Amino acid sequence: MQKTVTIEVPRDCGECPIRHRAVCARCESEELTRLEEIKYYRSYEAGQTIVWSGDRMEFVGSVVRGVASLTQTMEDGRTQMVGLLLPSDFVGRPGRESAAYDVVATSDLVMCCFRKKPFEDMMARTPHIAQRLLEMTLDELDAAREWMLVLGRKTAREKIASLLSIIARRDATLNLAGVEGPLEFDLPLTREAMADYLGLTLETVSRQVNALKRDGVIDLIGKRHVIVPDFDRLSEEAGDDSDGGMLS
Amino acid sequence: MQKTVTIEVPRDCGECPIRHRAVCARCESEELTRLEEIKYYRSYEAGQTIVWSGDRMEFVGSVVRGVASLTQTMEDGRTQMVGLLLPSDFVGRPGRESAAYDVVATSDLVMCCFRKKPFEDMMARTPHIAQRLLEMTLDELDAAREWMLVLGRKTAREKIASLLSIIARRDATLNLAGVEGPLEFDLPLTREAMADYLGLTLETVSRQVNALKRDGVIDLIGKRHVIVPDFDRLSEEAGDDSDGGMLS
DNA sequence: CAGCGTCATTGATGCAGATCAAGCGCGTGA
DNA sequence: TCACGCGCTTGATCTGCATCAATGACGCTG
Repeated sequence: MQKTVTIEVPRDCGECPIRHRAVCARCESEELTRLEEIKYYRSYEAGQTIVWSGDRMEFVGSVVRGVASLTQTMEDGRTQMVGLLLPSDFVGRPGRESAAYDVVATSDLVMCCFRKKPFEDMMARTPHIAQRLLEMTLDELDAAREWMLVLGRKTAREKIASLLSIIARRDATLNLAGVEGPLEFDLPLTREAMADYLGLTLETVSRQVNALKRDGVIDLIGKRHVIVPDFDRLSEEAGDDSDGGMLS
Repeated sequence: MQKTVTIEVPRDCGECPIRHRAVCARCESEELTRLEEIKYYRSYEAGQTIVWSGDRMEFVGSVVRGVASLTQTMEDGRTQMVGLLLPSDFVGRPGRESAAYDVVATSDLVMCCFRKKPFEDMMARTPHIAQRLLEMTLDELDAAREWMLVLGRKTAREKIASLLSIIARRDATLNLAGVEGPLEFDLPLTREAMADYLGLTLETVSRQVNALKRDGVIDLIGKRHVIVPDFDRLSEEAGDDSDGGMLS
């Protein structure tokens, strides 16, 4: 059912995020080598479902290029995106049999994978990998909870601003640029995907995006390329604590 | 500012949930003993804030009796509860400096605590504790994401039913009773706390709770004691997959 | 370059839940 | 015993977003 292709990538490519985020900091080279041995790459087309909720998930990995999303769907078709996976984000649940939600390629996607069993074995042998994963999972938990505030209490306009702000921030850190001057990025999501993430309809998303443009909070080139002239202004619209300075 | 009292509890009381959930399964008695050494108890009154978002959090622990909640607040006062901590739930973030949200005692509360540093040391020495914590954190992440669906896509009535269903389920497993016949429990939350959890106003909560009562989905004794005559009916109202049987 | 599919915009209308405003029941303390 | 506060209910009204319905803009393919 599922069309996947293993593609060619240099073995020790600097891109592989697992290497950076999960093990690199404290790993002895011996362990790193073992990880390299069980590593492989997969690519997916936009729209493809990578894993269905409830299915056996036989690998863990992380996003190299593109965007994936975690979504939950009710019987009647209402869907809610519960996670947005950008490059360097980790996917999978060591110690779990099956996926708890659908994993969908939102754009064309390349993932760096490890078969689950060998990865778990390695975890058992290498305690600090479990600790690193715990930290990453705590980060995800924080993100999920921040998103609960967005979903539960923010207005449509604030929701849009929050989403743009998050993507802009992620993009800025990826580009290693100091956050100065206007920020630019391509929206990796359709209006519908944005709506699913924000608990809105696509019509409302469209209206509010254009309202933000009208009000000069953002500028749009085409439908997907966003320019943020003043990031603080955007944060303000998102209802975030802007809190420029620290206390005491 | 904070009024806390250390209370008397037998040292190796069977109640301590950390023992059950975090370590008991595979721990050698030696490690268990070390945990006992650094264990202590705290009690709080309903309404007390246990930790403020951003504060240093110098302990981890779990709920023994009562209910605590994790809440986030915007500058203008809008608040969203992002986690509900019932007895046996774990609080705290090993490896983290400060709390990411307010922790509030929603009812009178007893917690079993460990000072953070010794607990972390023990984690470092005892790999499977980190693995157990990872599992628990993944559970929390699943719960948070399920809640995102509730917040983003469910109607007020479905939200109420979802909350009741979760509490009923938790209560049932705590009482170790097979889930048969009518389920009964006390709501450990005010209408306002429910509203904060569900992203609603307290008026809407009140109306919908009474609507569920009118429709015979639940019965109320006083304002807090709930009787669920038919749990499947409640799940249906919550919009959950009821999916009585398994496939294949 | 016509025809189609996908993604996005825009307008008109309706409704679920917020907001505003009383009022009730019950425990508590003077 | 009364008054006060707190948690909750109930009603009237308002509004932000959903819903329904066209239409527009782009890219792809024949």
